[in-house]
Amino acid sequence: MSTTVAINAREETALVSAGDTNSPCCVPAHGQEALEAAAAEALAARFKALADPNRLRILSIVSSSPEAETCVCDLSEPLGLGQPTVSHHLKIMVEAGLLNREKRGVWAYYSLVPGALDSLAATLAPKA
Amino acid sequence: MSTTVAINAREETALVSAGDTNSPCCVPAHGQEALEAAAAEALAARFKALADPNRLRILSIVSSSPEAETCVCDLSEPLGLGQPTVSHHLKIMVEAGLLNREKRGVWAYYSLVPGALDSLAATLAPKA
DNA sequence: ATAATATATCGACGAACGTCGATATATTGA
DNA sequence: TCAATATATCGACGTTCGTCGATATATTAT
Repeated sequence: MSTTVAINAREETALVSAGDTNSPCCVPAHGQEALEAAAAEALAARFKALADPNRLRILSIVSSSPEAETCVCDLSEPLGLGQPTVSHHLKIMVEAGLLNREKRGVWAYYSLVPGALDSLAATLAPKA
Repeated sequence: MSTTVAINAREETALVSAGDTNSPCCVPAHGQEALEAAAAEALAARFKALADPNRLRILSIVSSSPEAETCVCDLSEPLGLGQPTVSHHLKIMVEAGLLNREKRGVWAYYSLVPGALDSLAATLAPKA
């Protein structure tokens, strides 16, 4: 059964298979469906969280901070963005499962969800 | 000089460093700038190409095809998209450096650019 | 030359996105 | 209790995106 395109990395569907399949041109091998629509939607949602330069910079800053956590006040200035905008980006990444949010006192500290980026990377390069 | 956030994987900037840095909260260590704006823009552009469910399905189909190449006619039907839309998605991924386009006769064959996905994956998980 | 076919490009339209200023909520200190 | 501060949420805006139908381009066969 190696004709299925799904290869699991942390119980999620991989983008590329190790793959050999057989189908002549213009006679698509219907029945395996490649990446399921629902799985594609879920994966795309996570990549969408990475598809903005400011969010990538936020991830970079958060990951390189002392305790690998950052409060909003540290982000607004270096990014040149307003505080509401930064909060908005953070929320998107929390909802995408990339960042954790911990509120201590008046501050909100954000940190990388361990393994989140790795699991996304595994989706792109199943073996490496 | 391990304070720089940049770690190169295939001559491009990684998202997360192996990183330790020193900066007390709310006293951002300006001067290292985390991910440069330009680099972030470039990286985001590539993730943007992955941030659509139909494009992910196209990648999946292309990568699991006989010779790992596919013509447009094979994509339109299984995706349930019009031909112009498929062409549009393919163009985006070619411009993002993810797909190759080779025209043979009337057909256009698309294939994965070797290493493109891996290099993107390396950006997310520098070591693994 | 003409017809048929595969693909690309164009123009339009609605939906989603990034950003902002204004405001609401919550916590701390006087 | 009241003021100050950090963050979240809201509403609005211009821009970008995904999709489509119509059309243009190119290649092959008649």
